[in-house]
Amino acid sequence: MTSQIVTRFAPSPTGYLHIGGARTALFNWLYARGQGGKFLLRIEDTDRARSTPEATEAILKGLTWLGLDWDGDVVSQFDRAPRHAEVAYALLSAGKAYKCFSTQDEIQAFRDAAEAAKASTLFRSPWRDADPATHPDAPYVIRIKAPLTGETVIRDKVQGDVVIKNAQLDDMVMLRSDGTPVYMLAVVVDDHDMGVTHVIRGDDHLNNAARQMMIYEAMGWDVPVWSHIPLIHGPDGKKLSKRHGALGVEEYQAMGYPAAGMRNYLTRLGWSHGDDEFFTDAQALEWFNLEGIGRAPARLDFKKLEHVCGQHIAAGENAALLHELAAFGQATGMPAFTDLQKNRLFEAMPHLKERAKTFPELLEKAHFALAERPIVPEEKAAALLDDVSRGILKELTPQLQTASWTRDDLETIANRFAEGREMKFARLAGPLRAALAGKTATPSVFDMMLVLGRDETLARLSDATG
RNA sequence: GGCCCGUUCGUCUAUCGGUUAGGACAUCUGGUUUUCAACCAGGAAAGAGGGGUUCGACUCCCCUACGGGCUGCCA
Repeated sequence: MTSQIVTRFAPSPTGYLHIGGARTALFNWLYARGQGGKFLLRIEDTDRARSTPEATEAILKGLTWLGLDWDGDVVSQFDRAPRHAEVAYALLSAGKAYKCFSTQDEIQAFRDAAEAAKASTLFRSPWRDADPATHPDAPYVIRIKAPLTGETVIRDKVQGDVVIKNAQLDDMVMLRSDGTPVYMLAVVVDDHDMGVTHVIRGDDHLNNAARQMMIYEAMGWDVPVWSHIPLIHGPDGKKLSKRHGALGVEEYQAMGYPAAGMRNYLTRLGWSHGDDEFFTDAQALEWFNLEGIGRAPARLDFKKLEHVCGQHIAAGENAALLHELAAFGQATGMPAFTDLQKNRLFEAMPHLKERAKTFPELLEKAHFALAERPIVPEEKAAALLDDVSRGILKELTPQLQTASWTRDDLETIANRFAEGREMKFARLAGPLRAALAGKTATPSVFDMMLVLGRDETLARLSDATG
């Protein structure tokens, strides 16, 4: 049987899920789901001092919002420490690792001296081939016996074959003197035990792959297929930092970008399928592959993100958009929609969704459907409701009272009214819009009237004209 | 310092030795318009620099520059 593809996302819970991590998770998810495989989640919480449950929570929430669901239970790396130690000792008894009694001070002194002498700072432990009989009764770390000669080839699907000379690999520590595993050991053991077949992660781990391969080889385990993807940079090309864009995904959620748009944008950032820019999840799943991943770091472009999001909102299904909008409102602390608001929103959605790129914009355009009488016009709208304009609306009102309230009829009435007074339709539409919505950016006045209904429309006009 | 990775319009990218180097966002011009958004037509805009290889290089090789990463008893 052909083995199933298994990918994983393995964040450290030391902070929020930032955009780069989100994209890494997305690529793993896309690849696994697209190939009918599994997408696992492991929290790398072995650094007890920096790991927090709040961060884990934030990461899980971020992934959930993005729609990236994982298979099985979330694995805690810390919980698996005994198994990691077991592997280290297995390697020790197999003669592929050794106890090193050099103290951190000694090593540091060596490195300082080496640096001063401009020599290699690679530490060569004197204990590598020491006779166990000479071992002192002191704390020790367990180091792997790295190959001294030859080279290690990282067969990377994104970076190609990367050759590292073994001479520059040191006998890395696997188990600390307090018996806890270091990251290099833990990832390898966990990835192996979890059956991970494809590792897709940031290219800051590219060099580490060579070190990790030493463990795979020593244990006789299959090496996963590597894909080291470039990191995302900020709009200025520098590394992401809190100053620009390295926000947690929950902040993107708070800014009102729809998750589908985020997925599309993030997928296209650093990956391509010809010239395709806008695609659905189904298409992304079908098209996503490792070959399409680029090797250069990409920058975040909020303008394009917005554009893509706008397309997703426009293409969204009305009920689903309403649902998402409600969730957005809830996440940002807005009061829940009333039934009346929901009904109006649903009716208005076809007209709203074509004019918004984000949920705040959608809400802004939807104000007419949300607001209660009397409508308080904002400044620019109020300016359109001067005496003359109010007079015009007053004259129009009776004709509306007898309208059949279809779009055609309303349009005919309005146009005839404007023609009769030799005014441009815009002269009428402005005040009408201001009276109905209290805003200057809204859907068509006719669509608003249809959503509001005759009674509400006339009531708002009456409010405005006094 | 050593080693590793990267470099096509402002941005994301296509190209996998032979193209007037294409698309998208942004930008500019014109049009449409009921505000906003959108839409239509058009414009400007790119192979970091230098050497090779080749009949022919954005594409392959080398050097330089610039950017990034690793070099921990961090992850």
